[in-house]
Amino acid sequence: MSQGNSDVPVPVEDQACTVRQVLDRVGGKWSIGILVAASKGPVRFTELERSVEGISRRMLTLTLRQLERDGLLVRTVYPTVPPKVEYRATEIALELYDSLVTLTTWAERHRATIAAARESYDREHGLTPVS
Amino acid sequence: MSQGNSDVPVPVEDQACTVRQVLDRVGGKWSIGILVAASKGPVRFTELERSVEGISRRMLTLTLRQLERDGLLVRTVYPTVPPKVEYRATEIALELYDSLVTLTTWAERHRATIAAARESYDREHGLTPVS
DNA sequence: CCGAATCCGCCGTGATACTG
DNA sequence: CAGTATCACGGCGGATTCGG
Repeated sequence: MSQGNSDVPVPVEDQACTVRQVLDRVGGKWSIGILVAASKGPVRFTELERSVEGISRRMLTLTLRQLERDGLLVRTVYPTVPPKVEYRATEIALELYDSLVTLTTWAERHRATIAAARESYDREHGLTPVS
Repeated sequence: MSQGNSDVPVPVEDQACTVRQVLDRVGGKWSIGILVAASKGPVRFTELERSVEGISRRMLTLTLRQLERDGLLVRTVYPTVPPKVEYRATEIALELYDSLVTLTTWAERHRATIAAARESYDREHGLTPVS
């Protein structure tokens, strides 16, 4: 009722923008890692802190909030004595993760190619050595 | 010949990292737009400047260099009187764009859902109104 | 026409410490 | 256990200007 614009598909020229929307959403440094961890079932805050290696408490909280806001994660609080909070991936998050696999596949396929391209490029334009 | 490590697939636990590699590569604010424009055939610098709306010369050059370095774009210089440079998407870039369509589809499907989730979230945690 | 160089503001990110 | 608050830093990205 509130929105009825789901029938105005974006023209091809603006697909880039649409992709950017997604990238802006999951493009955070930690979003993917959290999504992956949460996709395997409900997970607690501290578990994530350990699971997603290298993340700080601050960024964990921030990313969690963002993902929750976008409806990619569900936050469940158990008002027990030691507070317990569980995060669970939603349906669309699982679908997203599924989509991400396509990108992973691409990266896998061309990993070596890209690495070679970089080396090649760096050799040529490799910053006139010394000076 | 120089590389033979394409047979060391990344374990599932590190897929997130792999995805991040891709995201870091095409996650730039303008990469997608440029890639989209270049996918339709060779394009000149000035054309891109107009085509990719809102981009500055600096970022166009920077992004172009990065994409060229990763072997996603090919730069061709025509030493004519008014310098002419053309950029062309490579095979893997086209494949990547193809992969990106998957994400686009996801975004399209859940655009409304996510928007609703945000509104809902903002209403609840929407900063205790007034006070 | 194509691009490099410089200056600068913004914000994502990390470290640390405090609360319920 | 599960956050929140504050400070500081680094790099991305924009505007502008100069060079080939």
